[in-house]
Amino acid sequence: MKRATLRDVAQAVGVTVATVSRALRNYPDISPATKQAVLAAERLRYAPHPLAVKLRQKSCRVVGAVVPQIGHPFFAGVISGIVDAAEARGCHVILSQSDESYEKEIRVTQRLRATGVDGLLVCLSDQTVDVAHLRDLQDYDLPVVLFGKISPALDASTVVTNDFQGGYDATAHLLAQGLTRVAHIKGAAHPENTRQRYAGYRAALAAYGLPLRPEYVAECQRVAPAEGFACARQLMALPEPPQAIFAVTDAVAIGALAALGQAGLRVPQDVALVGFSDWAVCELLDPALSSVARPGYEIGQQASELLLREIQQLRDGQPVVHEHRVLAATLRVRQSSARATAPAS
Amino acid sequence: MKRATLRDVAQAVGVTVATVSRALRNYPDISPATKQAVLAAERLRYAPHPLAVKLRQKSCRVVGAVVPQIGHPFFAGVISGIVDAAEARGCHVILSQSDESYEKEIRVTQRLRATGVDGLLVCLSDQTVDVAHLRDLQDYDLPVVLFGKISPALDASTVVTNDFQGGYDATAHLLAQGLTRVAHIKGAAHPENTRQRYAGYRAALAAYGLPLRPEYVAECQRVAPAEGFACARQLMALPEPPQAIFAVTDAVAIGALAALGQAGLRVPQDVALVGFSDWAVCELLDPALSSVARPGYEIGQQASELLLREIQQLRDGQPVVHEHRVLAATLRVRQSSARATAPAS
DNA sequence: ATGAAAGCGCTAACAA
DNA sequence: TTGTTAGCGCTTTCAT
Repeated sequence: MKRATLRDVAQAVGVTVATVSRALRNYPDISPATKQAVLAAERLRYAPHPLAVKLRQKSCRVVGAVVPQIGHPFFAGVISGIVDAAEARGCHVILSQSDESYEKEIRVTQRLRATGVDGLLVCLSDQTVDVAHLRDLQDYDLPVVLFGKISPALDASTVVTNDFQGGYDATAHLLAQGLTRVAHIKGAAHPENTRQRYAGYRAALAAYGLPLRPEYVAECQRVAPAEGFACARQLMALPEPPQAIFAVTDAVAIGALAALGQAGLRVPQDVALVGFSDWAVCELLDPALSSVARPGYEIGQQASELLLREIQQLRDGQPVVHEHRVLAATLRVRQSSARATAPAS
Repeated sequence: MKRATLRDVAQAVGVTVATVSRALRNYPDISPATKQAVLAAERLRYAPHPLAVKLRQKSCRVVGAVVPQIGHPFFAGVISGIVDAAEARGCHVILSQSDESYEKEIRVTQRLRATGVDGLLVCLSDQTVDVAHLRDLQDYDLPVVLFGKISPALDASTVVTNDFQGGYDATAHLLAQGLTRVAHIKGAAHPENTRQRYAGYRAALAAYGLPLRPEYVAECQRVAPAEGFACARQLMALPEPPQAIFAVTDAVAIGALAALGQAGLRVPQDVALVGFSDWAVCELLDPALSSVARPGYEIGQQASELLLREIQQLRDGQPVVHEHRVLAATLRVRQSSARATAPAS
């Protein structure tokens, strides 16, 4: 069925398009009579043409969002937050993924600009170092907000998890139970967040007056169960094995859990265990896995809000203020790290 | 920095906008000289205004996608497929979620129409029965493609998983190992897909010449681990307990796994177990859980392709052909259902 | 090979 | 209170 335009309605009512437009947008100076007439005609088959309106207003009320992987559970949560916050303010979200590829990140950001968005939300790919492609967007007067994985090289608002505090809390929780031999399975050096978790681990040890024992720090390159398995086995083979393990990731913790089980060690009685990310499976495992939850949904929400605020500021000709938010990670204590009795050191 | 328009370039080069437009779009009749001049000026600061182009072409190369929950792992996979397929054909995807609410589904579909999309991909909410809101979209010449949860009440293309075949394969796999006492933990009656899995179970029994034993069919209302736990316990308390269980969902299977473990039963030696959905955790569990994988990514891809094809057909004035695709589910056999030896019945 | 002009559908300043 | 007019930035006949 063919859609009606303003002109169709105008002809039907016997006025000009301007009048119809005004009637529809509730302008003050409009006679009740014509308003009635317009409304009557309008209900039949009229809807404003979105593109025409947007061209006129020079704003499309759409933002672009780029994540490394849409399917990753963390990003799925972030996207949910982005969409909810954007829709709450009358905007829509176009979604793209970079597949953790620098080249694709460049491609999709360019294409988002070309398709017409009012701003972009970007989580940098692991490969990304140079951010010239994002600076290019800013040159086009498109605000960019970074979240998750960010870069100090870009002058933009950012929203991230407090991985340091998460690592600190996880470790301190173990130490607070009187355990002194607490090990850490850390991730590779590169992604900043795993480094922060390790830093939090060290800070907690220091806060409890304990030295960092290098043999208690195992490292895995890929944060996968197989590597967690190997690291845990290695740790438990030490002459003085740890009483607890803080793993950089749930995947790693799950691998460690398997290794401990195979070694005939009980969790948490023999070894307490804490993971990171709080995957949905944590509470389904046996024993349920303690973990540090990353506020994915909130990160998405706040990034969305910051971006929309900047877009508004740009439209209003106000100065655009950047903001850097660091959201708390939340330790969720479950069976795997909750000892019935806190043994003496 | 202010963006350049066609007119800016035209003035700089000393020609009209029409010429610039033609030069940029590689029209045949254009002198090499002016083309050079235009290209030189263009590289400085010109990018076509997306909204102006779209208004002119009367097509925005954007589709809307509505899922019940963005954060759900199955939909995250679907979305990934939708986005990849759309981008492969030069389109973008605006994402929305209905939160499994009929009212919100109506709201977001209306808003997607109002914001301007060329078509919609929709997975109906569990609450949705009436599809007038989608028919309304079709009345606006917007093609709609349904995926995942569909409705026969709407005349539209559909893409779904073959849950029946998945249920059949899971059950047959257990029966093929010589087990005869195979139980099923089914879901509530409403969602069509859980009913199909149950139907597949019954068909497999029949194919192996076995009767349906009602006491071997347990039912849970919500597909959650706690209910799986209870159902498994109930099944194993039978005078003649089953040798295998096919659970309607991984969550249910995980609960069952816990129940079997607590009862001191070994999996798969005492009881074999198969779930459905193939969550990422399946291979992390101990024993690794066999499960039937739903082709989420492919569903998204194909739905996207069908929609874009219909949009194209509509533009070309060709008749729009609807298509109904049923994608195979894939049984992934892991430890939990792989007996070393197939015992006699 | 290029220019002039119409128009996509809408909004808004200015007139009347 | 309503009509007139002038765009938004682009594409595409139709002339030249």
